[in-house]
Amino acid sequence: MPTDKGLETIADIDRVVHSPARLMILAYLAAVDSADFIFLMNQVGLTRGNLSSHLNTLEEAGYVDIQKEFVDKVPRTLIRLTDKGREAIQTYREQMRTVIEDLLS
Amino acid sequence: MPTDKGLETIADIDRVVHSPARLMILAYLAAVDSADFIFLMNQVGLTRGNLSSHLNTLEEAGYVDIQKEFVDKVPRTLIRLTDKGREAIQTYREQMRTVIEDLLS
DNA sequence: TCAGACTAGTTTGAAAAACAAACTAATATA
DNA sequence: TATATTAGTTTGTTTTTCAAACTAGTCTGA
Repeated sequence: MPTDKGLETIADIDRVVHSPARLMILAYLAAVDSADFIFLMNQVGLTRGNLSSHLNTLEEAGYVDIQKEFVDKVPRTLIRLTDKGREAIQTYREQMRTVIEDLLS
Repeated sequence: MPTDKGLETIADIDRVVHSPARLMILAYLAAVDSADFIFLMNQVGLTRGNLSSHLNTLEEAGYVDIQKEFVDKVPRTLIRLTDKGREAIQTYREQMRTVIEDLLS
C-alpha cells in the first residue's frame, strides 16, 4: 500500500518535467546534449509554435540554455540541457520510480 | 539515446492516468481497492469539488466504479477501481518504466 | 418546529496550460 | 521584383485544472 510518503511524492512531481511534450524534449536532449530547433521539432513531433513555447517554459525554469547563432546567414537555434535541467531529470526519474513501485498493487 | 520508440511511448502516455491529481487517486485505490469519498479526499489532499470532477473523468474513462449508498441515512460514495482501471495502471507503469530507462543519459 | 450548523457532494466559473494558426523577418530563387 | 523558404514568435482558441458557490438532506437544540 502506498505510504503517505508515496502520495506526497506524486504531489511533489515537477510539473515542468512531467508534461509529456516537455518530457519528450528533455528525453531527447538528455541523449544528444544539444539539438537545433527544427531537428528537435521533427523528433518530438510538435508544431513550431508549440515547441517555441515549451522551450520558453524550460528556459524559464533554467533547464535548457538557448543559443542563437548564424550559420551561413541562416539563424540557427541551439538548445542544450543545463546542469539544473539534468538534475531535474534525475530527480524526476527517482520520484517516478518511487511512484511506479508504490502503484504496484 | 532514446529510440524513436522511446519518444513515441511518451506521446502515447494515457493522460487520464498521467495527471498528478488522478495519479494520486489511482495510486490510493490500487492499494485499498475501495475507498469512500471523504476518506479519499483527505488522503489525496484535494478539495471536494476537485475530487468530484477528477472522479468523473476517471469514471468516464471506465477506470473507476462509483456506488452511492445510504448508511444510517447518510449518503456514502464508494469508489473502486475497475479491471479496466487496473489495466490502465499496469500499462502506465510499463510505459513510464520505459520512459525512465530511456531518460537515462 | 424552526433556525443554524454540519455532511456529502455537484455545478459553475475562473485561471492556467497546451496547442495551432497567423504573423514576422530574413534570405534565396526565378 | 515578386515568390517561396527557413526559422521562429505571437496570438488566440481549446482543454484542463482548480476552487468557490450552490444543492440536498440530516442533526441538534431552544
